[in-house]
Amino acid sequence: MICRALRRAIIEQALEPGAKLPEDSLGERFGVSRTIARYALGQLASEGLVELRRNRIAVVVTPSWQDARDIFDIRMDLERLIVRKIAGKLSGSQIARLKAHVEAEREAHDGPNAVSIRLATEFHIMLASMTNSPVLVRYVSEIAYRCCLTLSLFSRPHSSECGISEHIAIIEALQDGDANKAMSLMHSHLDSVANRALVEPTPARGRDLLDVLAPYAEEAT
Amino acid sequence: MICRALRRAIIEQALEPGAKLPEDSLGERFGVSRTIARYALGQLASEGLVELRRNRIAVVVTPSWQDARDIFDIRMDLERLIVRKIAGKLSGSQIARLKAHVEAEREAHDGPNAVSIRLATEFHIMLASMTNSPVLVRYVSEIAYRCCLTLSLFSRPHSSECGISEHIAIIEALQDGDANKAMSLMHSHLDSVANRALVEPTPARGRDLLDVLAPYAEEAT
DNA sequence: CTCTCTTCGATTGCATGCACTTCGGGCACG
DNA sequence: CGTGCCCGAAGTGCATGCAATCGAAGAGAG
Repeated sequence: MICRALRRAIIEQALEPGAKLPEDSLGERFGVSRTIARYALGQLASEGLVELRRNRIAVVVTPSWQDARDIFDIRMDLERLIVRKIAGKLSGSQIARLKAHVEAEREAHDGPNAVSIRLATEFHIMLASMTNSPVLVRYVSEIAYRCCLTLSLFSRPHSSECGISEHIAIIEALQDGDANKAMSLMHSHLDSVANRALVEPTPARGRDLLDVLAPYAEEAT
Repeated sequence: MICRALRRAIIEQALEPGAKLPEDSLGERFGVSRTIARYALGQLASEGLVELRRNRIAVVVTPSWQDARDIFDIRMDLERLIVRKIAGKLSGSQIARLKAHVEAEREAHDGPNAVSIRLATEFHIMLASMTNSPVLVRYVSEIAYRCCLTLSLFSRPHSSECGISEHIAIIEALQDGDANKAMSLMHSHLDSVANRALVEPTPARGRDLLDVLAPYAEEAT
């Protein structure tokens, strides 16, 4: 499925924010017609990963700092809801799957940064899927993916060590059924990620002219 | 835009859950080609309002009772987040717009039930839009629209009087900047709507064979 | 040398065509 | 009367064609 492939390419930064996505190039690359490529772009657009401008080439979105704050805010809330829902209700095999995933994260720790970010993200999606709430899964996936984009835009190289140990702590709290502890752990986990990432409203010097002028352009619409 | 028109038709129950939506009929009705109709169906599907089955006619979704609970749960959380964000931060004109909307709700109170449900829903979306968070707006819109569907499926004729007074109380709490009070008001407001609506997991006798067997059918996929 | 205008290639928006799949009615048969 | 089968009609999945639109390069003027 071309949609999934594209999504992953965006998440892993193979396609950087701002990258152009012409329909026929995509179609040719994936061996399908423009129709399919166009449909995939529509999907990705509705997930907030690509920007569709009328009569112009679609591009990978470039999240603004403001967007990033918004998204992290909502993410906090949703993920707290998730841990509250599943604390103490996970089966043994579910716990095992979570632990296995964290193990994979540890193994990928020395690999490429984009992969470790993707794995960390997938941990959260895995938690969401254990609520058996399709809507929750969709929203958290979407938001988490967009956080990926943001992280790789604003943050310095991701030091994922602490993230991994925090994931383990969360699993333990969930296993013990301590919802409050799990919620506060999740909260501080996301908070630390956000604070590490969203250090400044963009350095503002040395950036692309386009980026610098973006806020002014908005106002002149 | 055909997408908006369709959405509204679904919300207002002009198209009941389960109604078939063939691409060419839609296209013909709206004076566009299948391509456009198909695109609209895709959008609506990604919003969870229509169900797209491969090689088969698209239909308006029929939310299950379990779905309904899920959605209400998430809605509670999101709307609490919203009132927390905007409590005490609304401008005079924003307050005025909210009050005007409630007034419109009151006027429509004697009209068709579907319209008053739609207006009540739009009140919540209006609140969301005042957070200036596009993601929040999208999610709450989506969830609220799906709640519309659910309400008209499960609830007996909506007695909207109490809903209106609760909306007013929420506006006042927001105006006073009392975030906690607004959050608890919103919570109990949604809770009462949910409890009034989601009375039973479906009466289970006298229902359509189809509905009764739905849970079993899921499992057999 | 720089700025502006114009023109042409590149790309999207949308409609249509064709092959494949599903649905539903009629018919034979138990 | 109920059951299974078959075939035409209807509908979707996808590719392609054509017109409209955008943007970048090149020509021309200052």
